[in-house]
Amino acid sequence: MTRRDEIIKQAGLLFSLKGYSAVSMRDIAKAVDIKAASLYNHLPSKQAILEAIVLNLANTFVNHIHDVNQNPSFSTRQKLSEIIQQHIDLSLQQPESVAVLNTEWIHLNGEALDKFKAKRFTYEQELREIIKNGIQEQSITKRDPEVILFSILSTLRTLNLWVAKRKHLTVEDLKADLETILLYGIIRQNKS
Amino acid sequence: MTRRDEIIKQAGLLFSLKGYSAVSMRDIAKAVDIKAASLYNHLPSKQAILEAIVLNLANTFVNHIHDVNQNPSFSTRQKLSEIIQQHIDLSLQQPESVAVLNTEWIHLNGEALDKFKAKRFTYEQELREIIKNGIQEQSITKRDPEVILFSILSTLRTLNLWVAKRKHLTVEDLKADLETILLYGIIRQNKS
DNA sequence: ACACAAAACTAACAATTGTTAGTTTATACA
DNA sequence: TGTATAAACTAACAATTGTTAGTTTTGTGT
Repeated sequence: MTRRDEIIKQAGLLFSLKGYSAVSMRDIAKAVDIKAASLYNHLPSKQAILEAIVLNLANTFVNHIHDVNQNPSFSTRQKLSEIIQQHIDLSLQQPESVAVLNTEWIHLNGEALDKFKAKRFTYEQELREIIKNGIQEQSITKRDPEVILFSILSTLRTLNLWVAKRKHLTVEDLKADLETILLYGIIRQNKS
Repeated sequence: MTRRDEIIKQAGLLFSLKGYSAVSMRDIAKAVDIKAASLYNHLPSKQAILEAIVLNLANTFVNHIHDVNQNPSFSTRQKLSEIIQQHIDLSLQQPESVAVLNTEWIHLNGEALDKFKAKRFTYEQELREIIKNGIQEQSITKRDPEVILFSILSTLRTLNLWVAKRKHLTVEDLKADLETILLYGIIRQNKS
């Protein structure tokens, strides 16, 4: 891991804990045990650090959902399963980056902000397509696609806030439960 | 509405748009068309503004779920329905405050931070109880209560991010769809 | 008209901010 | 060994931060 990567990683951790604006370049420097001015040997600005974190992860998400959606061997149900898996994995592997992606993107400016918004829109569009296809082929209930989209996406996007605490469950069990809850709901009908 | 209330309201709007740390007292002052120093005739500090927003709304949520949970005439299903309704209502009526509650509470300090965390824990505990009761009486599927809890709560807590855009749906239809999706899932079984 | 309080103002403070300039140290290759 | 490059350093900058002190304006009741 290069020095630049280390700085970005530490900065991501700090951003996720205190928010972009509340973290100074001196804070970041202290975390990698150098002086603030030395950061500029590796990165052009504070903004560039945020951009690297946000756009990098956004690309990972978009590329994955695109591959999934494009794969003709996947059913709607399988596509959703793959997407859930991806969110669980990334939320466990890089919870700080996910946190930054979720809440600190507002502090992006200009071109980077535009890029982020485009990526986000693309991601939502891919998932929207999967949902609409599902409704059309009658594998998904005929409810408002936007409500379905954001309802599921809200849960997946904020997995990072609680998923690390679930140590009593294996990742497999977590995935199985989450999938059941998201796809089949929680109400048990025809009881007894 | 008192001057203090107006300041808090404008500050909440700014906090929700740019984050607590990125909003200066001069920004807030400009929003109510006075000078920064004049704010201190109405409020003791910037922190106090954040405290007012966060703790006030946290209390609203906790009081409501407590009343719901305590009401013996509600079934598990009805309790969940009431809670969903409350989240929709507040997300529509005061989306900025909900946003601040969700993401800016980290910037609270000392006693106020403790109070917030206690409120949040109480809220989760009330919902946890409803879910566990539901599982016991077999009206809720026997899945990990924590996964059920945070899965639903994630969606409800972030309603503010998208619910305002759904103008093609009445609030009633939105609620009906959201309830169906959260409680009964999206997968249509036994199709055709 | 007068007094009093509420609420605005100006001016300033010490601290912190992101960033730059210029310099020294460490590393790698000829 | 000498040289070039990378990466650290010190020092400083202009701007912005939350907040305070002291003063003036505004509005209300007598």
